[in-house]
Amino acid sequence: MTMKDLHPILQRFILHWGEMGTRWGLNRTVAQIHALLYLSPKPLNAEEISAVLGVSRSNVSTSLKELQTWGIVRVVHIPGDRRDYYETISDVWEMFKIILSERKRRELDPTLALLRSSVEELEKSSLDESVKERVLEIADFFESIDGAYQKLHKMPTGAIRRLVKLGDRVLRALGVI
Amino acid sequence: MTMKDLHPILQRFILHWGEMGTRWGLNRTVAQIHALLYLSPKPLNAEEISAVLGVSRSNVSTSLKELQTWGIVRVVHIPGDRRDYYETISDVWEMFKIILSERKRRELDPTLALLRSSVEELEKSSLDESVKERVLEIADFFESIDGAYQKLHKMPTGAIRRLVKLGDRVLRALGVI
DNA sequence: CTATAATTTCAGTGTTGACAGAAATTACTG
DNA sequence: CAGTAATTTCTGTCAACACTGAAATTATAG
Repeated sequence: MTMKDLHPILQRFILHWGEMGTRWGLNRTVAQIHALLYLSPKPLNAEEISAVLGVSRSNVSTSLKELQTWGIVRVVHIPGDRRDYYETISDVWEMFKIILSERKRRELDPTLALLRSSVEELEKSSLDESVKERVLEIADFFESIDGAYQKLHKMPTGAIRRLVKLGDRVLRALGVI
Repeated sequence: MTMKDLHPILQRFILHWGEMGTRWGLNRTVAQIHALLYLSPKPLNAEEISAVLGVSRSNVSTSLKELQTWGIVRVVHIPGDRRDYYETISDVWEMFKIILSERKRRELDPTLALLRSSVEELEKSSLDESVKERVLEIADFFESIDGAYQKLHKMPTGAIRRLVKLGDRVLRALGVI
């Protein structure tokens, strides 16, 4: 079983996902494996993944481990077969909620920490008022985004789906537009 | 003028920004220049930027061009000086709105295009119903995110700020939680 | 307990993207 | 229309990260 045996639509999807993966901060193979598992109607073992994607067995192993630490992929077992089989969680919204939290951890949290400590030191510093102002502004921005994320994170996926799909009418009623 | 002459708070900020830049999909120098300009009370010329950050003049030139194409940095002129001076836009929310649109263009739009064409081809394909289902689900997800982005993008920054800062009470009233 | 299948770790290799410095171009000034 | 300052483009080098294949480890079956 190799890539060529897959339906062209699936091929394109997997290749594209790998390509985009690099832009999303993951590596190509990790993203491709994820795409393959997402599209596969049944769990796959590492050997099969390696064969279909044409990447080394060891690379698959490392990538699967990464996907598992995120909680996006889990191991399942097939009776009478000692190999590990893998599948992704199926709810897309749940999946992206996990991805979002991973990205927040890597892309927001470190900056938030820095800004908080900067703001503390700011008072006892001799910096220009205008410069202090700018640091405070960006700190406030990050705090706001963090706050919005926290609220989002606490919601069940159903609520998130509804929020994301909120219509203009509601936004107007809220007075935000 | 070099990095050492800057207040430690500013040094840390610039270094950190550069480091995070790589995680945000930009390169370190681009992000550092942006941080420096954001913190600087007055516009800077390329030579000054090069000296402070300790990177080559050519690298500064390329990076500034990139920041300009995004519309985050603009050229200003100082009477009696033929050099170009650079400054960032000052409104943080406006700034991140621009950054968000850039990221959407690179990280969402290509996938959205792929999924739309996939969904079209899906009907005349012989794929398993379960597989079709999965493709449709992820396509719907990306369409929803795109829709939410469009609405956000049309709002003035003030409205975005209010939306991001929405309290739990409002969310509950909306029935999303 | 031994043999073998499955998985993981590791060291070397390849690939990609950032960067410096040089060369070229553009834009001023007298 | 020189001559020089400022900026940009280009090419080779370097560093960071992904990947392979081999070796080591772990798990299972007889």
